[in-house]
Amino acid sequence: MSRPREEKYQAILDAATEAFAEYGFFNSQISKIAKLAGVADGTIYLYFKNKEDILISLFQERMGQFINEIRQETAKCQTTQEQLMCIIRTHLRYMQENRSLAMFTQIELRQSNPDIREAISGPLREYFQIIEQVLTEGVSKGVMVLSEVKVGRQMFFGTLDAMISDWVISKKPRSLQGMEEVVFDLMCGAFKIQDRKTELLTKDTLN
Amino acid sequence: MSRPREEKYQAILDAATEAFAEYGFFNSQISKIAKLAGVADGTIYLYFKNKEDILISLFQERMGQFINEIRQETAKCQTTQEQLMCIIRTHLRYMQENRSLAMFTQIELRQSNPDIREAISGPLREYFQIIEQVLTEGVSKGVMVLSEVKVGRQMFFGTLDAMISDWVISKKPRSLQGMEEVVFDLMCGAFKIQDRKTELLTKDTLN
Amino acid sequence: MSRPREEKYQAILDAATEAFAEYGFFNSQISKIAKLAGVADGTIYLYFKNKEDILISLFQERMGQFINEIRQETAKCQTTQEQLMCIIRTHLRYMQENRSLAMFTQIELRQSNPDIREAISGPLREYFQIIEQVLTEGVSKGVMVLSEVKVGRQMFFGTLDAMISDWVISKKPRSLQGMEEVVFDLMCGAFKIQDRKTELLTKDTLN
Amino acid sequence: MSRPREEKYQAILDAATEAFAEYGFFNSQISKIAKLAGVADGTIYLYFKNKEDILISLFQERMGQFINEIRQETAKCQTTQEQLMCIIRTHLRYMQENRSLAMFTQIELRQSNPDIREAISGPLREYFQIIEQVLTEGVSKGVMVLSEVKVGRQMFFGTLDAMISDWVISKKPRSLQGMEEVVFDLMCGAFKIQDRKTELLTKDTLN
DNA sequence: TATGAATGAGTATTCATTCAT
DNA sequence: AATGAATGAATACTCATTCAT
Repeated sequence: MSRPREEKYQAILDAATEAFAEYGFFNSQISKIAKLAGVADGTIYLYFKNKEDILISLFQERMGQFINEIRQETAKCQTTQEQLMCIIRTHLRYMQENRSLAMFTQIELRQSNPDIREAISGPLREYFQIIEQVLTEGVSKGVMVLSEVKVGRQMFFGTLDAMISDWVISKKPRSLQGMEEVVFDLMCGAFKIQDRKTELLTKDTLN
Repeated sequence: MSRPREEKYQAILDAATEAFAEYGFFNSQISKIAKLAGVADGTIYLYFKNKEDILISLFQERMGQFINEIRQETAKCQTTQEQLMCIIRTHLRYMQENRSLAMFTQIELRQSNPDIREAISGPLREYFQIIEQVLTEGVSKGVMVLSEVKVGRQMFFGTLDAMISDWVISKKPRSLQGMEEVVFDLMCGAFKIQDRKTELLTKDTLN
Repeated sequence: MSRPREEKYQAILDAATEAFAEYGFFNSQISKIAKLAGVADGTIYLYFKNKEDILISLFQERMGQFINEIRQETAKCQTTQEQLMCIIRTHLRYMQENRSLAMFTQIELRQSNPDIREAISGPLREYFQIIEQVLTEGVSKGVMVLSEVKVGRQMFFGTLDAMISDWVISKKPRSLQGMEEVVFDLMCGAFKIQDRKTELLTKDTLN
Repeated sequence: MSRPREEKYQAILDAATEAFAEYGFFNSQISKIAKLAGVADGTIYLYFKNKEDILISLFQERMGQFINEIRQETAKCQTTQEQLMCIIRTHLRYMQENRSLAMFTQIELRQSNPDIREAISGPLREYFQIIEQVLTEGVSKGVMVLSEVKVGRQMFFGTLDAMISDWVISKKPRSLQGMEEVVFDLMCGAFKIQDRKTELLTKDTLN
């Protein structure tokens, strides 16, 4: 946990993120990661148990950071609408800012090695729980309608995931900026949320 | 192209589907696939150029079959609502019936090897186009509202994909049966489609 | 030994000659030879025990033919000079006319598999004996001088072999025609043979 | 380029020389060479690009050494006679001292793989040029007679090559010692060189 | 006889991991 | 702590040979 120790640890994780994103886990040799990180091959084994451990550590660290950010941002929000919009914004922004992580998530998330899958699913489930909590609250507050919270979360997450997937795969990625509103509107419709414009419209109509 | 030739070709593809789904592409040795298919290692190379060729052939064949089924089913449908419901049903059913393919799709879809990704993206794009076409038609018929067709497709596909993803990853997969209605309702809300129940409800309210 | 049997046997040997000469023994697959011969892979095993057997049969057959020709031609000759010239002519001509055999001899003669080497050395030794016999006779007839017959044969054969070697290796082989006289003169000098011109010259001088 | 690095490089080349000479290139497995060299299979690939690279490096290194020795020895000689005798001695001695190289040269020189052949022909051509230069000088100095230098070189080299070939193939190789004089005399006769004994004899006869 | 699909033993090469320095 | 040379297990692919038809 000394300063230089921490620095090298991060350098290796950074190198691994880049390599995994570019070539995938199996095509990223330890020697390639070591060279990218500016350390010797053997040094990696002073910080990580084995190659798999890099992948797991990487995902837990980076995904943990992402979840923290999501938590911090949503904590600032009052309404369910604001919270959903906040998650949409943070998800899309964070993945765009960390293209390597996004690619890596898209690619290795589905990695089939059981050990890896297990290690990865932890942070992901945590994220799912945050989303489901927001949805559950929204329902109990009467702000929205949703018969199956799990399906709601699947739609919410699946939509963002598909967007990032498209963005990652496309060779010349146009920015996803401006799409937040569109997604938000779709979600509001799906969850029968009366967002502000709708509310005003409804009030007008009633009067 | 003789009968037994075709049979062995399929046996190898079946074995590969199973192996790739269970262990992933890189962890599925040719010898493992050969044993599963009940043929000798060398026999595989009478039917496929190399290991990668199995993956590509597999995806194109199976995904093509899936797309054909989607096409056939949606062709029978009249309204946009029916078409959407039809895709939802077929997607969930087909993937459940072909658990291996579902796992494989989830896992290898994001494969990083450029050649593989290219070969895989073809059939997938085809599927995307079918969805987008249904959505575009729905909009032009005035049945639904959608400002960005692409985002609509991302939501539609992403939702189904996330559902299958959950189902695949969960160790004891509960059936997705019964969820079609839930998804359909969410989509109707998102796209502001007046489905029949809603219509009736609306009419009642109006009266 | 039926007619068609013999035809196929020869077709395979011809195909093998071509293949071995072009690609070498190890790089000439049975399937390649079979295709060149216009037969099925399995058919080859009706005529030859295994791949090695093709090589051995090939060399014995072709080399035997060559030796027969050498024998027939030298039998027509009276003097040692004529016999040497005859061997030179036949060796160079035969190898030029059978470029494949020449290449093959050059390449595979030195093949290291002991079995093959043994099988090959037989016909070669036979050729060596013919040469050595001519030399021995020449010496005993007083026509030539040679302290070590074996070295004489090595020189005689080695020279012709090196010529063929150069001719085979060179991409655009100029004909060896006209070189027979040059070689013959060198040999006469080495063996202190008074060839006709020299004899005449000597007689003239003496008179 | 450190000492141990160089040592291992040489150990592998030595092992390869031995293996190639004994079993030929194709029958010498990397694992066999590694075992002979006392290193692990993978270690070989730290020093050589691939199996073919070993063969090429080997020939260039060993043949280069041989040519250097030839050059150094002939440089010490004054007369054409001395130079020819020197090449004969060095050729026979070097090949006898490096039986493996001799076998290897005999065998792989005629290798059919174009890459290998190309790499091998370089050093060999160099040797040919040295011989041809000596012959050309001898002719221009009036010491010897030779209408076609190339054929002269073919005879000179071919003779030595055939001697080594016999020596290599024979199971119980008698020494070639003492044969140098015999060869030299044959060459003198072929090239009409007046060597000392001949000179004296001629003078006596004339007087 | 002839076929050619099927076999499976054999091998060059890679790369995660170790360990002497 | 750091290095990187060395290791050797693992694996895709080839091809001589067989055998049911």
